[in-house]
Amino acid sequence: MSIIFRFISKNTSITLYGISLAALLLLLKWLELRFIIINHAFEIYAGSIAILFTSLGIWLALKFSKPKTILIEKEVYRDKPDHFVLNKTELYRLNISKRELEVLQLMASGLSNQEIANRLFVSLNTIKTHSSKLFEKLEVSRRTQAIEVSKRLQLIP
Amino acid sequence: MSIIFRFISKNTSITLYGISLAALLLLLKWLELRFIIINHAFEIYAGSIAILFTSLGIWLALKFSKPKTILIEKEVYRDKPDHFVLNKTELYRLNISKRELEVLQLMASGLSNQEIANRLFVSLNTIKTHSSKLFEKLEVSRRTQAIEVSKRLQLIP
DNA sequence: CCTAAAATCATCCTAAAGTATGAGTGTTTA
DNA sequence: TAAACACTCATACTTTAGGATGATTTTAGG
Repeated sequence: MSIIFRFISKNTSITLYGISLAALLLLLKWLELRFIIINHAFEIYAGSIAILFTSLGIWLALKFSKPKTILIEKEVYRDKPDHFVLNKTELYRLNISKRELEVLQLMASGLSNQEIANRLFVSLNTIKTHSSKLFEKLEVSRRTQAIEVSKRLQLIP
Repeated sequence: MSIIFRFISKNTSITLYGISLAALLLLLKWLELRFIIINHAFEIYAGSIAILFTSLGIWLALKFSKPKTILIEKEVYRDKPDHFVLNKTELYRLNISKRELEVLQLMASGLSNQEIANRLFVSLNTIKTHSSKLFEKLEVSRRTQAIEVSKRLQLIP
């Protein structure tokens, strides 16, 4: 007995459909009787069936039609990984040397020429020469401009 | 005449439905005749109607029902666009004025004090005063340091 | 090995940046 | 309304940056 119940609860649609059919058959039999009595209720009968089965069709279609799936792309922004990659192409194009790049980096970190000189164990004049050549190559005339430009060209972070 | 054609072409569904109904009525009349001759074709008749109108219902439902939709959200990972947002907290904490921030921005873009002065229609001395106070607040002593620090604090892009 | 580029350093000079101090003028606020 | 603050400007001075030029020493590449 429990098997039947389980079947019903698992297949509600099929069960309902079955019950509907059974009810319809009863209705048919009943209408058959009525037919004998009221002979010209024929059109009413046909119409009833039409309405009923149209409804059934609609119900079936709505019940078992495949749902359309719509894919929505949700943008999840990921923090841009700020690992710096040096633009070697630009570096080569501008013909900037290793030492010059080194000076440029220290410059951008806010050091004065004297501080850079101390850091690299060279004289102040050397740093001046480096920075002068650097400015020529970057086509600027001040260290702040050099920093701005070289950051844009990804020569420094 | 062309009006009718236009109506048909514009309302294909309705027209088809109308034609279907007309055809059905003809069928009914024909079956009515057959009914007199073959008395027990009745069940076949009812069944036919049932099948036909079930189909009709299904067709109607599929045609006119709102499509069932299932929304599937897909997460698309994308690099965060690097639009700059000013760190107002730091700005307030360091007590940096509007004008000072303005000068800082122009400084970072590589302009000289004189150029900043021209840009803001004030004297060179005014810019010097602004930058001096700025350096105090940022606890630096050079414009390159000021740029470096303020970029880190997100006071400038 | 030889040369061109890179790196080093110097000197002289000018320009720009930065410090210190004082002061006038608005605007805001307790 | 007076104090506080932001903005302005000036003068005087020091420090740093930058330009021009020339020279020496490494270093890397043909």
